[in-house]
Amino acid sequence: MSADPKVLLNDLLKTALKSVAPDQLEITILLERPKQANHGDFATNLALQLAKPLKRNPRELAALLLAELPPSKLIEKAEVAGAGFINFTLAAEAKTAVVGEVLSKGADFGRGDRKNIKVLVEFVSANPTGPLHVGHGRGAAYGASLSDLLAFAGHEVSREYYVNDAGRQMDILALSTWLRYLACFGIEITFPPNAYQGDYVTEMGRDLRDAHQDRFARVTVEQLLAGTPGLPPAERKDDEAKDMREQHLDALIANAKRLLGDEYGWVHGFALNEQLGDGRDDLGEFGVRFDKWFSEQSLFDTGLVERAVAQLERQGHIYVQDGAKWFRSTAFGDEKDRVVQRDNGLYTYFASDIAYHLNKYERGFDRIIDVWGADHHGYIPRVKGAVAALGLAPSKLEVALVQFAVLYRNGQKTSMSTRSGEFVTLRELRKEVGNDACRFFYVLRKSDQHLDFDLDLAKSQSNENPVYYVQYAHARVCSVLNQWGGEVAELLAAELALLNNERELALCARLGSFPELIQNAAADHAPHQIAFYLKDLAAEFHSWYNAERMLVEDEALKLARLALARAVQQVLASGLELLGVSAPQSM
RNA sequence: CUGCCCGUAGCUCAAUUGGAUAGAGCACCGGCCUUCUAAGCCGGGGGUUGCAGGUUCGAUCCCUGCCGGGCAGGCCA
Repeated sequence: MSADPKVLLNDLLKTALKSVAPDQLEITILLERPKQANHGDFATNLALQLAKPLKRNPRELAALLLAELPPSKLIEKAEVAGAGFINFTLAAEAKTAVVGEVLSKGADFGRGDRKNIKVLVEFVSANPTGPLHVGHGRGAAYGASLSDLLAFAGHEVSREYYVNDAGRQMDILALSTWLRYLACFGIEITFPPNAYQGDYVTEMGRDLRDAHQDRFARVTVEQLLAGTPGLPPAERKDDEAKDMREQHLDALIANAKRLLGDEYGWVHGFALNEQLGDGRDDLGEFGVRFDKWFSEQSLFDTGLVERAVAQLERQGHIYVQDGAKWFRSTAFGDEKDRVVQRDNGLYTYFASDIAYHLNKYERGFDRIIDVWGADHHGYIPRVKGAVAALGLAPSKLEVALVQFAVLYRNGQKTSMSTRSGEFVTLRELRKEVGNDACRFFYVLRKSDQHLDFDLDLAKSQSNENPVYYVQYAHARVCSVLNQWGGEVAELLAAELALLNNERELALCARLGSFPELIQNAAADHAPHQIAFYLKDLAAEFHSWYNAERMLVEDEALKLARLALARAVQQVLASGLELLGVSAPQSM
């Protein structure tokens, strides 16, 4: 007989089903935990589901099922209720058994069986062109928790960051850095308004000078500006002026490449490594780690981009128009066809992304999860289309969209543009509200919901942040166990039957649902469910803590209650771990 | 104009994937510290789930049409 009451009930119902409706055995028996206490510990709508195919009254069917249900000592009561639900009330020993299970399994309680499923989770993947901002922070917190959650649920998980080290944005960063560097030597032109403005670029310019002195400074202002169209007046916002600024920037980049020659790679690499290292440190402090940093440039270096496009071409999914190569994504449900290779011969970002996904599939993952900002939603059909066109299974690819986090300061939105230099960085946010509160706050709502991050509130009311509520429950258990001073192993022998009041049984039921929570949250890609579970568990613990004493005279009762407290502590710690939040011993 | 996402208590959000009387936290009101941590507990008010239809035993959830908000619609990434 299984220790899990859910498995037991499922078996019993199946037996009853065999005699009541022998031809309906394929039906999945749904067992849920009712919201209302007077509906028992578990409920099933099996009779309601059977009503239609059997064309019979659901309440009658429920009564029949009950009559055929094999007896069990672990069921105290089973009754028909409402429209035809069957409600089960478990015997006390069936409810409290979970405490022993938690104590014996420890940190493994709730861990799913190994499923032999390889999952790749790619997240953050921000351009390494500046500090991570609060929007990236949300993707980082979500992706990290999702990864840990999937792993805990029994999947084999790889965490990956896609480094966009090959595109124009990186060239702009390299140019921006170089211009700041040159300014250190008095070689100064008007800094382009569409280059990277942030102070970190000025700092990189200085660092580059400190590391290499005047090695990259043998140019004149005239050489820099040669052949550039010049900048329109700052007040002009029209499209033509914008175009001119972009052309000016591209001309400057071209000049930089020509003037620096092979040295350009040094400057480019310097800026890339500075920003990548900064992001890695930032995320590391945030408790977010990756198994692999995947370079976009490597896709070109290994010829995979070419191979991917060639394969599409061979299978007739590519045509040439206006000198460019187009992927016929409309054949796969996209709104319009997309360019993969420009008329100037350069591949688009989309082309390297196709190659990247081909690579992901070739590495043999069973499931591939891309965590993207919600502004990329229009991008999904073309990527899935490309995957299908390559003969790969689009169903293996899932895209989790994370809505932006909008930061409020003094009741007003703050800009998060990297270009403007006015963004609030993830690092600043972490410093202000702390890593724990940050991680918890980020996953406290569904990922597809907008997140209003009120900085003033987070600062001024940080003591009321829900994360402390959960951590406090953990610290309280630690404190009680310390005062008791006994060996935790002793608690395995506790007489759990002594846990019999309403609050204690409610806590047991909550603990018992932890494994289901893990499976559901993992299947839904919804780490926020863990945060809500922890809040509920903490609330029930605090309530119990205030109503009953644990360190009582009666030795047996004391051990039983401490065993329950210890089990709560374990599950709180396991849940917090999944969210990347610390479980403090004292507060 | 077209496509995707979202509309739930004054505010920020949940709701066991279609279940029974829609729940928490802030905020507001009233109680509880000589006893294991008051970053806590107990009690109270607060809702036509944007609007109108449809599907069925049953809808916050699924379908259609409106209303309102966000985001996309580059040979940018």
